[in-house]
Amino acid sequence: MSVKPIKLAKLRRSCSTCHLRTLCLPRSLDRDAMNALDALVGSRVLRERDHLYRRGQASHSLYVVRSGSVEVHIEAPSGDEQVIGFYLPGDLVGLDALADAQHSTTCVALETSNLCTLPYSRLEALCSRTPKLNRQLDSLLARELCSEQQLLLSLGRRGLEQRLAVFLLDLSRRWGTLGYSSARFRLTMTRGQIASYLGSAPESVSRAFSRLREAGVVRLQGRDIHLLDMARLVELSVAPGPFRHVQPAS
Amino acid sequence: MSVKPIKLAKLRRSCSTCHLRTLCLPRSLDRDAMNALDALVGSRVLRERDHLYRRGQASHSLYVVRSGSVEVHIEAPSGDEQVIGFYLPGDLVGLDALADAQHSTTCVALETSNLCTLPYSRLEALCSRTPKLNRQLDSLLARELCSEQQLLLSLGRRGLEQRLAVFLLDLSRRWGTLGYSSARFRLTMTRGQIASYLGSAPESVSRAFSRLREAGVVRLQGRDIHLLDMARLVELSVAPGPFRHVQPAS
DNA sequence: CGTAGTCTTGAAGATAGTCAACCGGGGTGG
DNA sequence: CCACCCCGGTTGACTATCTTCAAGACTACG
Repeated sequence: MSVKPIKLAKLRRSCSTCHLRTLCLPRSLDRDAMNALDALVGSRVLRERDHLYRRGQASHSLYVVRSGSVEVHIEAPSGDEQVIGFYLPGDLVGLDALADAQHSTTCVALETSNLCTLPYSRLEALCSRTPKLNRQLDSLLARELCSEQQLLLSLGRRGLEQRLAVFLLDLSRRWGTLGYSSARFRLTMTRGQIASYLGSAPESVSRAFSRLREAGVVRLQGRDIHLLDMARLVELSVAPGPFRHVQPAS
Repeated sequence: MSVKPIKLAKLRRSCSTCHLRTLCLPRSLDRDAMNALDALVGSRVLRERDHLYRRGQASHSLYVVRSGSVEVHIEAPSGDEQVIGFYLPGDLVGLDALADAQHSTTCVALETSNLCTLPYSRLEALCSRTPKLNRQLDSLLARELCSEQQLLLSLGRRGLEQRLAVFLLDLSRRWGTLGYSSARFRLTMTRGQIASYLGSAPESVSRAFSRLREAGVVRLQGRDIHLLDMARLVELSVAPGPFRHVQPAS
């Protein structure tokens, strides 16, 4: 909110001059470590629908979204797909391959996007020399775990409107962190992708959006969204879902 | 399956003599590293419904389930709970606190359980001296991430019966890995907890069980379950869920 | 043997999935 | 340059599934 919007034109291959540096991996790294990181960072550009990696592919790098946005999904043997996350500038992608050097997910660009690449082998080497970076990585892994848990399981059940509210508030917060408006932004994904992410059908998502619009909670035209009534959104997002499952304290 | 059942009586505080050692953290560690690990492992016993840790609590340790089973859930501000995982012997618990040294989840014993405790501070110190252990930890973190993704999002949608099939097959595989029967085991959690985990209501889970029983897929008495028709279960678990969301290759 | 918590089953109502039609915009090719 | 087409989005109608409320059975435990 008080952060200045990040000017994409000024993003560079060098971490030390990158406007994302306070939000990205090098956060809290000292000068030396950052320079070492710089030395191994590569760059990659994707157009809409280009794949960053596919399920089953051997993994060579971690990635950081520098501009644009990407979608990560898993593919069932039966062929259908399930979106498990949307990633914005500053987000780390590709952690799933840390387990066995092979991607279990597929990553696709939602729009033209720039990414930093961090080759595993060199990153690992640097990590063992730089405990702080190592801990930073662990921390990010754990954070990813938590956010998966929080979101995808807060999204776990309740009505679709409530899940949609959680989803919108999450995006809002993240755009805000990046210095953009948290009240007004563009959804870079289709209704179908949102539906998949929320475990629903495109038509249902469309209907849920319409209800929010009619209730004056959001303003919508196409993929541009304006959050008009944050309070109501928050209220929806924390709405006491049906599932009690309480157990008395010990 | 060909692995011998683990005799709980023979589990010890020493990793090198623990029957879980090939499945647990020390897997693939050499003798020296394992001894070092031994030196920092503590022990803890929980009775049914005892809390291992609670949301918001400062975190001091990672934990490994040695015997028994525990449940991890998140608590919404509104007070309702959502189960996000069940953990069996050999499973690592408490990774969520790696992000900011504070638990974002709550962990409760489902039955009398023994756990190993690994104090962060000493574990970290050992990690920086033992890159292999460090990578092992990272790998486990990533694996946790993957399984969360795979399960909770394969569980993402489709009918409740199909989600239940995925759940049962997951438990079956895990008990099998531990050397127990993968066809016959005891559900250590209530229907309500299963329901919460699957994003449903206890009654619906009960009904889904009944349908599986009537179809001859499982035999049930109370919490003891017998998987009679694995093929059918697998079929259910991979059933082509409704959600297409296909996008043409680039 | 009684009680409390868990599990099952029934019936009614709500939510969301499915099928289908239609609209609108952007890109393509004539 | 314009018309057409394709894809994404919206809306409607119908139906299946799941949630909810309620009652009763079973089990474990005191």
